[in-house]
Amino acid sequence: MIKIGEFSKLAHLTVKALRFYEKQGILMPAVTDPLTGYRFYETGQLLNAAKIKSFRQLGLTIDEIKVICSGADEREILSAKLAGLCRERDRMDALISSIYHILEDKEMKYHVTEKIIPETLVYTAETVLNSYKDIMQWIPSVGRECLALNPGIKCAEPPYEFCEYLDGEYRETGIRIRHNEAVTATGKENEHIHFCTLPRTKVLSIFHRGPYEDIGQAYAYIMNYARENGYQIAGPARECYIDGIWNKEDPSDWLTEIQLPVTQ
Amino acid sequence: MIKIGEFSKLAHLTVKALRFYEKQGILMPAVTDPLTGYRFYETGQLLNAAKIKSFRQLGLTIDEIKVICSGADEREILSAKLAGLCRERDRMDALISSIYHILEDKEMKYHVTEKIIPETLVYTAETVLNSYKDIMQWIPSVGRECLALNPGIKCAEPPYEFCEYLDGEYRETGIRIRHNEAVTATGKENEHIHFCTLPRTKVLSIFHRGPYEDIGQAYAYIMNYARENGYQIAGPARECYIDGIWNKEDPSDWLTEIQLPVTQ
DNA sequence: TGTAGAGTATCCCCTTAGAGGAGAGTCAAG
DNA sequence: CTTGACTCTCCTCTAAGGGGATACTCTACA
Repeated sequence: MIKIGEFSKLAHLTVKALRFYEKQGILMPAVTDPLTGYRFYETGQLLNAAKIKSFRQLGLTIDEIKVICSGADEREILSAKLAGLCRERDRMDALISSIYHILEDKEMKYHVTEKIIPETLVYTAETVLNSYKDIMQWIPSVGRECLALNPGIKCAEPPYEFCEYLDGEYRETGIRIRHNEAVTATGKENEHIHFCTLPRTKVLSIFHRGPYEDIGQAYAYIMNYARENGYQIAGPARECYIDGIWNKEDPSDWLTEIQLPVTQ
Repeated sequence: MIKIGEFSKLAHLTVKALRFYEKQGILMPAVTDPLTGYRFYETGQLLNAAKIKSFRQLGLTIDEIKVICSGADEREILSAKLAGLCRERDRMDALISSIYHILEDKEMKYHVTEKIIPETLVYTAETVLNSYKDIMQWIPSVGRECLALNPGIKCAEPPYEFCEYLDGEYRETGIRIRHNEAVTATGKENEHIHFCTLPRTKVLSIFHRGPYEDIGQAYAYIMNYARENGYQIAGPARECYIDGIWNKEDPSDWLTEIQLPVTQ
């Protein structure tokens, strides 16, 4: 019969841990003196202590060890733990890749985040424009047309509105563009305007602040980021207009979010 | 000026998180109504919110983000984080390897733990024995000799005593063996008995319960475990006698720990 | 037999990054 | 004016013990 301090040295577990394991019911002292509360252990319990210690070092939680102690199949728990650890490791690899990529970049001007965009009902319209400058005239005209077609239609709150460039490459003219705006209910369609439900999507997001002429850097950055960190691009980027000429005079205050749909 | 709920939707951060970030001083509302306590944000703050969100997704802690917000070198923090994550990943790989190895084993009778044995002062003696059965006579005789040479010498508390088999391979006779016992102070030496300080060592430990004739299984297990999980063996195994004929009659109650010094 | 020092007991607070909920106040629409 | 949606603050909870305060117990020594 040995006291807790000596047992802690033999088992290489702290006294705190031993008391905690007793409270959790996974390692009870052989005897507890009812008068003094002193705990007494036997050398044979070192076997059990080592088992618990080994499970802890393998990353099992106390609850998992409890389950094992209560007679469950160790193999099953360990298999589950193994699968969990593999997922953790993969996630960690992804983080390492991301940080590594960021450190390669000189300026660290952009900050990529992952977001989940839930399923969204939108009205949508496509056109071909001769110049980027025409976009900011075209978008309101689409909105007016939709409103004329569907008086009383309501946009989602907060607004979610974006354009997609449908050409495979950059071009100065003949730009194929699609506009989407989230609404609360579907409505009538015409040859321009259609309603559809965008599925839930994972996107990479970055914000661009400043005039539109600089936005190419942001596109380059996020495309490169996705490529180098193992994302599969799952659709055209969404350009979301947050602040612009309609509410900020100074172009250097304009704010645009680029969302790049990805899988994985 | 937008209220917290709407800002939370735009930034894809929960209201709880936004309030928490304010308390931590890393994302303050543009305005707080002194009467109602309502927080108001501006769209421009989405940029900062995205920065924080991206850092969180990279695994930075709030404290690290605080440091960055207070003007420290991002690059330095990220480099440190990267190094930390790489260490984490390596540790995780080791865990995965260990669990994988354990699952290969049918019985799961043994549980390996890592331990750090601190620097230890011991007296030590070597001999060659004709049979394993002679060990339990020889050890006490060494103890008596040391005590005769150094009356009043004290063993460490709790006791730490072990044998090392110095032959490269298993043999039935002519067994070269060394015995070590931890003591509190150094003393006189003779041709058999020497004092030395064992350096701090990391060991793999397993317990063997039962008679000594079965202990070979335990050796086989721990050697195999070390080999398959990337440990470098750093010396002969230490066989520590915990329970044996001196305090337990039934050989199936005998308890022996095997400690295998390893690096890394 | 008294005492000092070491060991042990219980109890409380602390750690992360928010989540969940209670109870009360605020805002906007009908 | 009411009602429902939003927001506020404050409290507790998480995993696995660590650190510390205070009180009790044990052992050795004078």
